[in-house]
Amino acid sequence: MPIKILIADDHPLIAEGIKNTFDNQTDYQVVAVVNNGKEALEFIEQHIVDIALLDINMPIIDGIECAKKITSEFKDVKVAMLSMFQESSIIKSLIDIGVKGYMLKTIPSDELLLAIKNIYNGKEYFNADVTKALLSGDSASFHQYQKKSPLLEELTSREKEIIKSISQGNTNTQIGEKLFISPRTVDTHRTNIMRKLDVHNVASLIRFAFQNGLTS
Amino acid sequence: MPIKILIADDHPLIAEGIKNTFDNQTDYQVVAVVNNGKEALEFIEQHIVDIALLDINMPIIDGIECAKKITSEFKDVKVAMLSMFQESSIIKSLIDIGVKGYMLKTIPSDELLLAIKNIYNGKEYFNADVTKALLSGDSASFHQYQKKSPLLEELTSREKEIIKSISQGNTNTQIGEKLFISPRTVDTHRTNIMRKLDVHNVASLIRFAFQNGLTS
DNA sequence: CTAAAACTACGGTAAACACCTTAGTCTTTT
DNA sequence: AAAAGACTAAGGTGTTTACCGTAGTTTTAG
Repeated sequence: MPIKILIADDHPLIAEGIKNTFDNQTDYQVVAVVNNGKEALEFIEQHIVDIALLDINMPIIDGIECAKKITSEFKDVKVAMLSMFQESSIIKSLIDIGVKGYMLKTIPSDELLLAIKNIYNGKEYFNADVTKALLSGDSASFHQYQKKSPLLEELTSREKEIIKSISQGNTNTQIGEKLFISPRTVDTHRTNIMRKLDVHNVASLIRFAFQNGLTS
Repeated sequence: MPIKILIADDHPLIAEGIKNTFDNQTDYQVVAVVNNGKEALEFIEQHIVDIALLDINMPIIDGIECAKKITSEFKDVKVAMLSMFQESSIIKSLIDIGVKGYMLKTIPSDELLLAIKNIYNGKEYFNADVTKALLSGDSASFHQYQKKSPLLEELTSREKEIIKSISQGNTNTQIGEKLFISPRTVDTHRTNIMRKLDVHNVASLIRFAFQNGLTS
């Protein structure tokens, strides 16, 4: 009985590459390749899936949102995340959500196969570097993991709108003009966002935006 | 006689996916799959390649650097770039370098096949949205295309070091401490970087860094 | 051995950001 | 109806960034 895998990635080429890796094996069976979180959820509602392999950045419903829904509503499905980036600040919230794995797209095929098998068998797989960052040093990250994740204290839709606009290079004044609100209001939103994310300058803010798919 | 294709991408899964797309066709032949620009150049020196399909973000020698070398030293090889991002500011310099195509990794397989065939036959393929941005409106971008690209007036290694550190969330003072130079010097570098890239705030700077693989 | 480029540094000014507080309006939830 | 949350706005203050110019030292290239 092969492991039933769902792949969700909005990049057809990448999704195909992943699928190809599994197709050459007998123990794995890719039962679906979808392009976004919405399609993933729709498929899981109707079919049996052992492992959902989700890209973090996807349109319509992103990987994190999707993972949240899957782990709460379909407890038989184990979720693993795929990402372009090495970002330990995401991991904390992923662990809280109940995700069983996190791997970069730089992972070699054979390691991916092993990781999926381990996750299927009840283990977890997290990118080595990330694990290291969480467990040793890296100052803030481990500390944040112990208290409640700032990411879970989620951003409101208005705040997401603001952070998106900031990361497009707009100043508070420009954003205010675009959204027909006072630049002071934008500043207030900005402050709240930074408090929630625990970052202290624009650079880190944009960094967060990019690594969480909050860019256009 | 199939079209001989070299694929350069540091993500094995993605490279495999692309290769797979071509392997199912008779008119195309993937002659090499390499992980970085250096390996791509080494292969091209020794073998016949019609099309080099390069990822923009690669370690050791990145896609842009690699494209530059190929178009100047191996004029028989046509270069097409693959990118995760939709960034018209890169395109301008790519065109200047002599790249024949630019496509996002969201491209469907059949369109990729067609694009490669067209490029092989002397045409060009540029992502539709990018072309639109270049040709109509988008204020600055077309203007910049006419004068020399700011990206070509390249960043020095020290400047790359600085921009990397900025995008990690460090302030000028922090960077100064880390590199044992005055924060004023960091500011000077910063000013020079922004002039070269024609951006005017941290947000746009980080955006550039992320879209050009200048992050850690 | 020059000339060019890179790296270093500072003075000065205006704008933007970071952070704090308070507070009114509106909508949603209990 | 009251509480909670979201969105709006502003006062105030210190820091950082953005952009000018100038200029010395070191490294690299012709």
